[in-house]
Amino acid sequence: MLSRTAKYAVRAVVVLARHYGKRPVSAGEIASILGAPRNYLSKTLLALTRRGILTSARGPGGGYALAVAPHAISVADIADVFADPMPEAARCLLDDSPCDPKHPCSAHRRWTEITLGARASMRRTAIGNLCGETWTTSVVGRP
Amino acid sequence: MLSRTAKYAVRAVVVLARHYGKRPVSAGEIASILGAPRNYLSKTLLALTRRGILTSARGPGGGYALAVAPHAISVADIADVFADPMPEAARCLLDDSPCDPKHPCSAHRRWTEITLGARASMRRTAIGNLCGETWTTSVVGRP
DNA sequence: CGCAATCATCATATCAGCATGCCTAATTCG
DNA sequence: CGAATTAGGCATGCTGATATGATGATTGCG
Repeated sequence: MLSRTAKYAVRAVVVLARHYGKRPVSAGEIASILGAPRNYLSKTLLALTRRGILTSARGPGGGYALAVAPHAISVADIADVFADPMPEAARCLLDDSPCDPKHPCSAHRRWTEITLGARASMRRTAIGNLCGETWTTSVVGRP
Repeated sequence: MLSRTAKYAVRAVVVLARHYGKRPVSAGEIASILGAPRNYLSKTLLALTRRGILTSARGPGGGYALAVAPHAISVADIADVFADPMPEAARCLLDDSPCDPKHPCSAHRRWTEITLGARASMRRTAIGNLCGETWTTSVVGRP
């Protein structure tokens, strides 16, 4: 469903979402929280930064932080960063080459329903919905 | 979504569905139709046979055939053969270890909705729906 | 300034899935 | 029976994802 790298990325963003508004969190801290290899995580954090999902700050007290609010980042946004350049939906189930829209393979309709359905679910799911806080409404008041 | 091996398996089963009721199809024929490596495909066909999805016959004129009708085999049935022993649904998004049902991780509900949704779609999709024939109703009459 | 913290980058090792080839056993046709 | 045909299984190399380690570049702070 998601590559291991993409999972690390989602988990890292969730950690940063929980620190949203506070000081940046260093790669080392995130790695130790997640139990993930530090330098490997560094690469994924770099990719997320380049995509504009995170911001980075060097030097003492530096680290990573969300570039936007937790509810404005979807799981699909993160998955896209580590996805194949050729989208899975284009490749069809019965043929590796992309289906010609005029003459799609006999599995095309069903298969795109499945893959695009999962993709749509990930697009509807925001990081704010995953971190156990009510980011979607108000940060302070929870009855 | 599906491993390459699982895709080969689905394609092979679709080929066999199109020959359903006729003579068995040899591994070599299937491999040449699919453009897949013969010996590698052989392993997947063997696995499908052991799982009871296919039947095999040796000797001249032998080969593989569906053990049941095309509409009785789902894509999920085939995917299961090559899936991890530990189901993807059990592992959660935020933690590799399975979530305790009493205290699931904060992403548990959303994530299981996504993964189980995709899985359910594959379970609802029969091979007969993928091979461009109207197996679901009648074999002979198509207006 | 000079040092320490931290991001950013490169180079390499490890591992699983994928692919290929060859060998053996079983089965069927002539 | 013997040759042809195919299933079943083993050994090996390839490739990309994953993981590890070392090094340079940038920034804040005393």
